[in-house]
Formats: sequence, structure tokens, C-alpha cells
Amino acid sequence: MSNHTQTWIALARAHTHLLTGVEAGLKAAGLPPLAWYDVLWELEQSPDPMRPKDLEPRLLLPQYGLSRLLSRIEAAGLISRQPDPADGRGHLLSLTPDGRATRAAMWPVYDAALRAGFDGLADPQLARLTRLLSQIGPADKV
Amino acid sequence: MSNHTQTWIALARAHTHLLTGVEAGLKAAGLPPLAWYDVLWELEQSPDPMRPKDLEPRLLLPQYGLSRLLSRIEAAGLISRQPDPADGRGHLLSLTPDGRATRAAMWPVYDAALRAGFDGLADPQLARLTRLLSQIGPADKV
DNA sequence: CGATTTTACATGCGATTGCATGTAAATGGG
DNA sequence: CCCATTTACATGCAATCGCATGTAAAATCG
Repeated sequence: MSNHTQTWIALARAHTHLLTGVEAGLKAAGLPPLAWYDVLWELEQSPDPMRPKDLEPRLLLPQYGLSRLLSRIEAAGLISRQPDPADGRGHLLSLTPDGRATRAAMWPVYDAALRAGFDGLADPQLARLTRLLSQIGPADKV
Repeated sequence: MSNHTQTWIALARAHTHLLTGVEAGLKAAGLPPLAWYDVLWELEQSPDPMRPKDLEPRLLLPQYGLSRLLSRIEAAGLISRQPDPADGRGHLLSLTPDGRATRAAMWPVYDAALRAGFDGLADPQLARLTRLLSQIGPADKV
């Protein structure tokens, strides 16, 4: 088995392990799934209102997936969608107070699950891992 | 942002990038999705016939997910399910010739997509990555 | 041995996803 | 300015997933 394959398998296993832990933690706490966090976080971070199109490349979701994810989050009252005055096709997204509160409530659960999942890796190892992983995929303009 | 979080984000991105590439490659070649490969491979590797229960921990799938995955693969004629003579609850899984051929056809596509996805990482880096990733998750009795 | 519990696997049902396509607004060419 | 094209987002439909539950056959226990 080639090196690529071994690395891929290890990566997939690690990913599943961490993801399962996080989702289980959030569910146990009665909080929304992880995907919601990413949306809420991006909106909270951004200095000016974002449109779905801006969110899409950052979340690595297909367009239709994001569209429906936003619908669900909106239905839960955590974000609002308003028409973009500057572009009739677009929508401007904004956090509601509930959305802000929910993101804040999710964070400690999320963080704890990650720490538990990374059990056994010390800080310098995590740093090395991050550097290696960052070389995979398209280079990232932040 | 803590180290854990940065590592997790890098890991999730790398995973999505690689997985997307592999699935796209398989689909473009008219082949089944990646999950099928893992099943076919395990069955081909195992010296004696496996049961779903044996497969489950190796594939990291929930029980019902595996049950239905096997149903689909069976419906496509790539595996067969027979009652286990030694345990009336269990089924024995075996590859059909078509299953063996399909796995063989999938492999070069799978491998090529992985190589493309890991673009930029040299062998020693891949090896270091594998070692680090292997420390995540439950220790593995192979 | 009979009753209870556990194990192995399947399945109904609602929620989510992928794919293709639809709709409406902007953009570009002549 | 008009028409064709592109962009931004939504949606119908079938496939798949998660969850809870069902079924049947071991295994356990008194």
C-alpha cells in the first residue's frame, strides 16, 4: 500500500473520530449540528454583512447545500436573510441575538469535544500536524 | 483560537478536499462511490468470510448504515449474503466475480485521485503526517 | 429447562443530500 | 436598447442518512 493511501486512511479515521465526538457532544447538549456553528461564526466574524456567495467558498459546501442550510438556520431564528439593495439577486445575511447566543453556547461544547478527540497529542505535535495538513488543498487566501 | 481548533479546521479541510476529489474521480469513471470500495476491499483481504458485525468496526459505520450499504452493493451484484450456518442471526458476506473486478477497476482511479489531492507533499512528509494522525482516535488492533 | 437479556441484523419514517433544473436579476455584445 | 449569457440563489425529486424500533436467534441465569 502506498504512502498516500496510508495517510488517507489515517486522515479519514481521525476525521470521523473527531467529527463524531463533536456532533455527539452538541446533540447531548441540545445544540444544533456543527455545520450551523461555521455559518454563525463566519457571520459573527465578518465586519460587513455577508452574502451566501461569500460564505460558500469558506464553508466548502455546494451551493444548494448552503442554500438549504441557511433556510434551516433562518427557520430556527438564528439568522435573517434580507434582500441586498445593491444586487437584486443576492441576500444579506445577519445574525440575530439568538444566533449570537447560540454560537456562544456551542463553543465550549465544541472545544471540549475537540480537546477530548485530540487526546494524546501535545501542543507541538498539534502544531506540526496543522502545518502538514495546511499544505493539502488549494492555497488559502484568508 | 486554540491549537486544537486550528488543527481541526485544517484536518476537516484536507479531508473534504481529498474526499471530493476521490468521489468526483470515481463518478467520472462511472464507478461506485468510495464507501463501496472499502467493503469490497475488506472482503477481498479477509482470509475467511466476514460478517457485517466484523466489518462494522473496521469501516466506522453505524450498524444501520452498513446494513443498507450492503443491501445496495448486493443489489448491484457485487457481493452475496448467505445465512451463517454457525449462527442463525448472522450473514456471511462474499465477493462475486463482478465485485472483485469492480474493486480492481476502482483502485487506479482512487489512487490517482489521492495522489492528486496530496499534491505538494513529499514522501517523508506523508510519513510524518501518517504517524501524527494515527495517534488520534482509539488505538487500533489490526 | 423456561424466562430474560443480549446480540445481529433489518426497516419505517422523517430529515438531509445530490443532481438537475428553475427563476430572477445583472452583465455583455452588437 | 435588445438579446444572449452569466450570476445568485431556490427547489422538485430521488437517494441516502439518523434515529428509533422490530425481529429473530443466541447467550445467560435461576
